[in-house]
Amino acid sequence: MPRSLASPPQLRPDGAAGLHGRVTAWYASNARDLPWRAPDRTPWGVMVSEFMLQQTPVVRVLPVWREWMERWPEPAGLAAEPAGEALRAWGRLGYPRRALRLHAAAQRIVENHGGRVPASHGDLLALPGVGGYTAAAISSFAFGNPETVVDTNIRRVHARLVGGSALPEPAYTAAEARRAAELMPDPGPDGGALANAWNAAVMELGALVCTARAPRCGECPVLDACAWVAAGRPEPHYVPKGQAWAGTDRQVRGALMGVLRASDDPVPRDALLSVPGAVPAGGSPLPPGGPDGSAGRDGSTGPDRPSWPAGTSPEAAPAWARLAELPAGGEQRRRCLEGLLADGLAHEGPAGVALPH
DNA sequence: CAAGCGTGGAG
DNA sequence: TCTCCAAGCTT
Repeated sequence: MPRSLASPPQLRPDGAAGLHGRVTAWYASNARDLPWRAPDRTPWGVMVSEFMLQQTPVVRVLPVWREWMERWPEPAGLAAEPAGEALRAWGRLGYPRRALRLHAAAQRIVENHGGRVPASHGDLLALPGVGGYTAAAISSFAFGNPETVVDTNIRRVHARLVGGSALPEPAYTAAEARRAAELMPDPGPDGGALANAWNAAVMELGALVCTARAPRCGECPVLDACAWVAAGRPEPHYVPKGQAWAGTDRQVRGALMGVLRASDDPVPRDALLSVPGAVPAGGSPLPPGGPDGSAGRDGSTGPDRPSWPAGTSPEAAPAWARLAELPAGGEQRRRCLEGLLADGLAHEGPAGVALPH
């Protein structure tokens, strides 16, 4: 019975209604001018943005999103392409399986929804790569449905504003979901317009003001109502566990994918697995004259430069250099390559490994 | 359900 | 430099 969490006394006597107007008003004059929020936005554009924004900052998404919209203005356009094209166009946004899932979702939309992004939470949730947040976000932002949207920004704002904590719990709780639902404006005769605005506004507040690291409380429109500030800004009661990176499979997988993205032709498996485990200090990723065609997998062309397969383009050299800095010839390389193949992020044919068809 | 999955800008 | 972490999803 987390009654205290569901109905916080901090909200009395105004109730949440007092917050709705202030936060949405703040949003009206402080929101970033993002293309997927523009009046001419499309449901597909919103959907693409939501996929790209899963764990990736806005500034890095913007240019890629524009390319995607220009190339694939409708789901059908993407659905007609090989999955590898989606992966290549994904560039370095990270978590490339999102591109794979977005591609699969586009195909599903063509097959089951007449090429139109579905509007209902349930239909959206059934699409690959669409979870609770993304389904609610698309339904709300693209179609104006009064869904309760809860992302990491909104969770943090709620935790501080009405929960009095520095950070939300490590895992999303049912009590949080209940509280988020109760904080939603009542869908009135406006058809949920205020609810829709509230979703976007709280999210933006979390992204711009009520940030994780150094919140800019001086700019907060509801500072006087903040339970966390009222409590004297207590420290988090737990230590967020960091994400390891160096030496992880993710690093190796990323480097392997980088090489595949940069290669027009299939890459011999052997090259992927055994490119030198270290780029000698001071060594240039590419010899001054560019690749000379001297393929090698042990750096035998010289101690001061890495090796890559014959025919490697200059554009692909940086990707090979990143891979070359990682341990080679070991179990990890092989395991990671197998993982990419198993995940459908890569495909192996007679000529070698490439992005999937 | 905790763990795994990419990347690079900011503090 | 090094750590943190950003509009999550899947298994």
